[in-house]
Amino acid sequence: MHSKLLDYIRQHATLPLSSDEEGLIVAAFQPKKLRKKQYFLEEGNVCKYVGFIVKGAMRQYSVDDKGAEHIVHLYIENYWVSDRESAVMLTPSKYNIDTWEDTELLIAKVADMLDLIERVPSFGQMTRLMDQRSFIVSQRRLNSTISNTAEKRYEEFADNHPQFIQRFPQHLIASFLGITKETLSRIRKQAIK
Amino acid sequence: MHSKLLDYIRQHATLPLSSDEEGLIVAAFQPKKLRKKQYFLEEGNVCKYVGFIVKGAMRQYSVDDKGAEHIVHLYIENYWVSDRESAVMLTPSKYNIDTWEDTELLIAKVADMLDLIERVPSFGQMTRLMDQRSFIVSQRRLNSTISNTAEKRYEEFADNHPQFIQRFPQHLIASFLGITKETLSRIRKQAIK
DNA sequence: CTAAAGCGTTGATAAATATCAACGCTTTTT
DNA sequence: AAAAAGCGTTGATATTTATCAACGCTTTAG
Repeated sequence: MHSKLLDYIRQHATLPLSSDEEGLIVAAFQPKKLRKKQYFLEEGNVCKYVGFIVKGAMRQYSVDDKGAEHIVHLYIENYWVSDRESAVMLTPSKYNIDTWEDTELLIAKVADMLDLIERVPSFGQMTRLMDQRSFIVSQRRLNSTISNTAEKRYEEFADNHPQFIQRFPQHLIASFLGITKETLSRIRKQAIK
Repeated sequence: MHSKLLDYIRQHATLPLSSDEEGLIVAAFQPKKLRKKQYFLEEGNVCKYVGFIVKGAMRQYSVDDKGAEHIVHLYIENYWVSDRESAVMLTPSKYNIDTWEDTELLIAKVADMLDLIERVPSFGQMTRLMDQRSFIVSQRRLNSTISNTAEKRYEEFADNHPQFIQRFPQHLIASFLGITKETLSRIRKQAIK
């Protein structure tokens, strides 16, 4: 069960991983299964866990004054899931995170993660890389959002993330892109011609 | 000249900073002055330097097919400036970074930064915190962009970043928010009433 | 000192996108 | 098996935002 996580760490660090270190990691991460639609984190709570998705699909979203959901993240296998803002700042989360499919996770307490970062150099390396990548991805998305039309944003997204298109329904993709489901439907209709 | 940087590091790390370590940091960072409108990084080049702004104001922007500029970042004193995507991935940058005012920087080679991260624990701590914060800020901005109207985005921005409003002209703020300068002008007119 | 460029504003119009309502089809629940 | 909920689509319309053009005012450059 933990082997997927250990593989992932090895692939994202240059430093080696001793078997002692592997033990520390395995000890910190517990398997957790969530059925479709179950919450990993609810708005208002402080995010105390970080999860690594072994199998499944999840989403992170905010709910505005009118009750409309806005998808801020979609996650599938090999993604790290948490509300970083809440976990780092120890503030109540503005987001909900739940499962879109039955999902198998490996979860660790945020505090234990910090411990591993100090104790296991390759783990620290991996998380640093993750932090940087998250920022880069977020920047690209932001740049795309302020620079492009809805149509271009969808095309870019579909090109770069075909897995998500297959896995999540259109209305979630639309919300992720910051447009309505009707607009996305029309964009797709255009694209075919 | 370097004291502002050393202070900054101390404030953003829990670990102490020995005088040996201070020496390493000072050695890695060279002062650099840029006159208004000079480039720190030009599109197409790999970002080889990271800068810490001691005094001044800068911007990072992309230029689309039609020659329109889209501001992705505004920077002032105590901000770190670089194209992270280019620096981390070692790919040609899609952005320009230039000065909006005469600016004093402390710059270090990306490679030397990586060295410091390994050698000086508190420096590593500080950069990790910066990475996390950058991501959080980027996430907030993204969430605001997909959830709110232009008007709310401007209000939020003006509330949270009054320094930027004072320091940069409206058309740059507009571009930063992903709207045209005319629209921002009209939003501001409404707001007064 | 004068010309040019930069900046913010306004008006008229066009384009993009949202909203509201309704419909068929499929999947899930009872 | 029937009812309900979820999903994508379409049409009519409203709203938001962009575009284009012009103008005064200020700052910068020659």
